[in-house]
Amino acid sequence: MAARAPTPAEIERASVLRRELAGHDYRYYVLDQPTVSDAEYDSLFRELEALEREHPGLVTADSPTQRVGGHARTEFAPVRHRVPMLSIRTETDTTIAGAQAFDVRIRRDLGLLDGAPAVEYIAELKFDGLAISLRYEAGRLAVAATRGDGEVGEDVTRNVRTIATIPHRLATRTPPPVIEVRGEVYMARADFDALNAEQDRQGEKRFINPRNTAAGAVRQLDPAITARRPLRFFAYGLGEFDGYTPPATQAGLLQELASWGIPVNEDWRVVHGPAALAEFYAAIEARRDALPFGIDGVVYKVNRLDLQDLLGFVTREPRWAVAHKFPAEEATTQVLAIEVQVGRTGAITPIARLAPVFVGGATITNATLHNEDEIRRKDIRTGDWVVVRRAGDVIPEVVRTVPERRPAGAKPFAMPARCPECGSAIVREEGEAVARCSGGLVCPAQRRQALLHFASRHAMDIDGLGDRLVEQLIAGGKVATVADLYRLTPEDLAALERMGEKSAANVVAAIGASRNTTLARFIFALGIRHVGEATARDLARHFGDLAPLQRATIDELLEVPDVGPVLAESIRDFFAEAHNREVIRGLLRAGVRWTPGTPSPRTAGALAGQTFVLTGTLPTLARDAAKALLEAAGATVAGSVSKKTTCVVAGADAGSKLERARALGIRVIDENGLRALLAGEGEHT
DNA sequence: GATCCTCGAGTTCT
DNA sequence: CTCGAGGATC
Repeated sequence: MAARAPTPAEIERASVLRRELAGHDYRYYVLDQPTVSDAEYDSLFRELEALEREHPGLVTADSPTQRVGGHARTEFAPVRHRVPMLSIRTETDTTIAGAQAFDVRIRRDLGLLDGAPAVEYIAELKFDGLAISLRYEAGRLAVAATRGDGEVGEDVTRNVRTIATIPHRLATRTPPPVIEVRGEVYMARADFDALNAEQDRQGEKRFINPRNTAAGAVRQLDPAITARRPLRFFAYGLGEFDGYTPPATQAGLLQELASWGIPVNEDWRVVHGPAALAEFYAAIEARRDALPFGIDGVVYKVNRLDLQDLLGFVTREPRWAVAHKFPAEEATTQVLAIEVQVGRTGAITPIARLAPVFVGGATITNATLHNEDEIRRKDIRTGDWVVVRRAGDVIPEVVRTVPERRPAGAKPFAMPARCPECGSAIVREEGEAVARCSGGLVCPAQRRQALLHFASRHAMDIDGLGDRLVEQLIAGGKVATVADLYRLTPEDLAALERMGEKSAANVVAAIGASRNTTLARFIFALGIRHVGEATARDLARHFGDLAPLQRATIDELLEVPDVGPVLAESIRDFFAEAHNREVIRGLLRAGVRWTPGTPSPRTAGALAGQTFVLTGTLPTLARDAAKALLEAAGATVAGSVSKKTTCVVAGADAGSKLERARALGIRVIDENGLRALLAGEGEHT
């Protein structure tokens, strides 16, 4: 980017464009009543894209420009959720103490004193399926949508209509004009087993697990296939509604939904206090395997809806609910070998190759062992039988070994002395946990990773330059440094395996397009040790252009916020290296460029030296936009309130930060106050 | 000097 | 997601 910070007008414009486009999306996709022509829509979209390209800091996760790619892959129409489909925060403690922790937070947030009566909660099951929103208009099922990213999901109405237990009409004489019912589509165990038995009979492949099968069935392009999958549904909440007054409690809501003919699981209970929640958790866990469907835990909610509103949200998670999961499923398997991988920085990571084992809904064959100390701590050896699970139900993890089953003569793991890729010495610095290959860019593994990093999405964003291609380019001697990329011709690429003329041309075009970049991306792409995305942005903003950064002394680097002695030295050493300077020259000669900006050390600007904290939701300014505005004025935006905070900007649903600010006597303003402040300060400068 | 928080880096499977 | 390291804070 332009290290030039966006002007307040640009920030404002981006925010307006996002809201407008989101509105058009909704009218087009959900209401089917677009109010602008396609051409008008396109022009707004392109304007936002251009602004975001110039100032990547303006890009928000929910920007309409970010949807493409994430959602365009399928053939389902996007559906914008008027009320976002949020996820529930997961309690990390999988013992019954997790219930206690939730209660403590709720009582604190509600400001209840020690002697106050127990809070009324509802405890429900957490179904292992696929979240769906069912929109009923005048009592008829109008739209069914997946969660997607929470803001925009996919229109799967035709498929969902084939699910027998979901009513097409609500069983009430007086249905609300609009009501969205949210719940989970799942497949019962018995139905899943029967389906697989049928697959066997037909000589077809078996399905892996009920959850993925349900998710896959809902997203079939042909509803006839969905209809043949035995799907079911349980409701647990509401999205948008209009012309409807919900009951006073979640329990009342579940009863009302059930009375309308919507399936609601009956294993919920209204309880008081944390001990009863823990009791529910233990009781359900004991019955878990006997339930006719899969669950991965239970959910606790504050029962009264008015208290839910009072508690509000932290970022995108409701503060009045928590998912309390059961401990992850574990399985036992054998370590076939312990190998090592070489990362971009030369970090040597030991990996356990495992006999394939099915656990937590997937077959695990590899698991990272992190580093030497970790292996020693757990005493894992080749040939050992180990207990594995998927941490957070995703990343495979070796929990412990089964010592009784250790084969005779199993030897402890020894870190190899030489890098398996380049033969250079492997060294481990005093006090560091990781061992590193000392080969630097001599090491083909490090060169590959450096190239992949350079091309990655948040760096130069070169589409199509994946690991297969990079490997071939390096092995074939076509590319030694990142600067060589810009010399590649379509013919060079078309000569490689699995590379047609068309894709070769695409990759060359993508490389060419990456020439126009931003300073922050460029700095990040260089792959300086300890300099990630955030630090690269700080450096770009502080120095404005590459030249001053390249000649910066340690002392000058230390002036950059969040840069300490270690980073300063790493950055200076990088630019002192002749080879690195040569690569940078090569990149500049190849035409890589960006718009230089004005150096803006934090010491400049009207609000310089002041620390702001944002809390709650502002009426019209997105959080990132407010942050960008403040930073453009020279202020620091911090995440939490402390004595050093100058001022807190509070919006709707502000929480503990606001309380703390009041306790410390710190000035609190709202969005209007912020605008006045920025406008007022602007005149002085 | 201890502690909290953020950032960086590495990783799995579908 | 998770760990470790570095920076900032108390």
